[in-house]
Amino acid sequence: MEDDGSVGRFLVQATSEAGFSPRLVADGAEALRLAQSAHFDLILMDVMVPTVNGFQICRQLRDSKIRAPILMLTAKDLVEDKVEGLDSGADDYLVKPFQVAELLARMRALLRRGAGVTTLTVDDLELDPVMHQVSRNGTRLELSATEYALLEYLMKNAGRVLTRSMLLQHVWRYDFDGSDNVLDVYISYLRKKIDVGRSKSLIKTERGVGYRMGY
Amino acid sequence: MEDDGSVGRFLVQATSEAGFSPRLVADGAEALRLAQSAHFDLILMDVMVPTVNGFQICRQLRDSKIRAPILMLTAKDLVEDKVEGLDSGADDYLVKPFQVAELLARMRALLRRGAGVTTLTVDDLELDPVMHQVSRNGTRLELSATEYALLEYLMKNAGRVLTRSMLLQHVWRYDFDGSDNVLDVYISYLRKKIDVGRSKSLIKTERGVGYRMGY
DNA sequence: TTTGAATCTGAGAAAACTCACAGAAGATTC
DNA sequence: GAATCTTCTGTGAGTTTTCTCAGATTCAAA
Repeated sequence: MEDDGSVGRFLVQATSEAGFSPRLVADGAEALRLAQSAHFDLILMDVMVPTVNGFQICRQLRDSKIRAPILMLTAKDLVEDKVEGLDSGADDYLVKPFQVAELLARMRALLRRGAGVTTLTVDDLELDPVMHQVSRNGTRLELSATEYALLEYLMKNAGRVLTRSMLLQHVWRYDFDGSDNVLDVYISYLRKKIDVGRSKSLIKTERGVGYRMGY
Repeated sequence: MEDDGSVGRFLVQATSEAGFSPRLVADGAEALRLAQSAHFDLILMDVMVPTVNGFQICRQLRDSKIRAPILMLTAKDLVEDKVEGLDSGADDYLVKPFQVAELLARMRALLRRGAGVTTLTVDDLELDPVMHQVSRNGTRLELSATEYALLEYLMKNAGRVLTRSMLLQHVWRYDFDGSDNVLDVYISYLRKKIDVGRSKSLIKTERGVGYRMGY
């Protein structure tokens, strides 16, 4: 684990209390040395580390065959940063300031899965499976459990047509009997929540087939 | 797809509901014949098929250059069977009894994996089975569900003549009675949409036989 | 060239599909 | 135990899709 000054010490305390055994290092060079000398389950790294660029350290870690999931912390919320972060080998990305609870949840998710980007994005809609939260342009949307499950499935398959029976089976585990309009109702609920002020719905109807998210 | 009796019919129903268009055949010989006469995305095969050994049929399919992923179903859980199954050219292996959800997941995984070429192209016409989209020179065409199903089948078998009964069975699942005009109507619908500004239709009529896409 | 069968296509009826709304039933919270 | 939220069902309107029918056209064989 590496970070600067007070934030670093704060994180050491927070993660310790959550049951982790963190090691704090001062800069990228030290991080590399430590990571090569011992196994770590997870690497938490601030992009704004002293001396070197965080993305470079990330690449160097990957180049030296260190496969532990890397969670990047950054103050920036720029798309290009996100892209560069992920391209350089990071597994997830967290923008400061953040809630400790979210940090811990993401750490656990990374440890559980080993890897993978945690948030799904379509247009200005963002879904965070770990936190079970959906936001549009930063403002949170309140969804019920079923609405959330449906949206998550749609977003995981953004651009792809999901048939009515696929959706029913996945979200409701139904014996599909073809006369069910629960799905229609929930699509309508979702649209009411995610499409306010949009000219076209993010959820497109493919008549006779099913629905498609985006595109 | 091939299997015996009730299990076969059950699988036909389950996969239909999940959005597939299954064809059930009685034995290995019929499977071979059908697979050679038209393209299939995936072959589901019970090792315990009538008459011949399932592994043999698998080899014959591969020998006759059929590359569709093969998913083998078997009652046995023996390692040597698994090895023989995979050696004979199967791509995956599922032991009975199994959950339908798992079967569908494995089918989707095989389709995803084998999807080296995701889009079908004939002339300037492009069809993307995953996205369920058809475009001509980049502009999208709006097709109804039946129109799409028909076009997809034609494009998957581009250059091959598809008989009227094959088309009717695949798209409509009809008891073909020889007097049916629905096919003609839909061919006409398709031509209207995909042939605008073309001197010759992409869909050729093979009088007395059926239709052929391109070439 | 004629003839009969096959194919094409326009029109319209029937069926299917989607959506919106209202409200019942069930779960949860206070 | 009342109020609220969530889930699901039922209904009907509006629209699209599907299919049938019938007449026109094309094709190939005689």
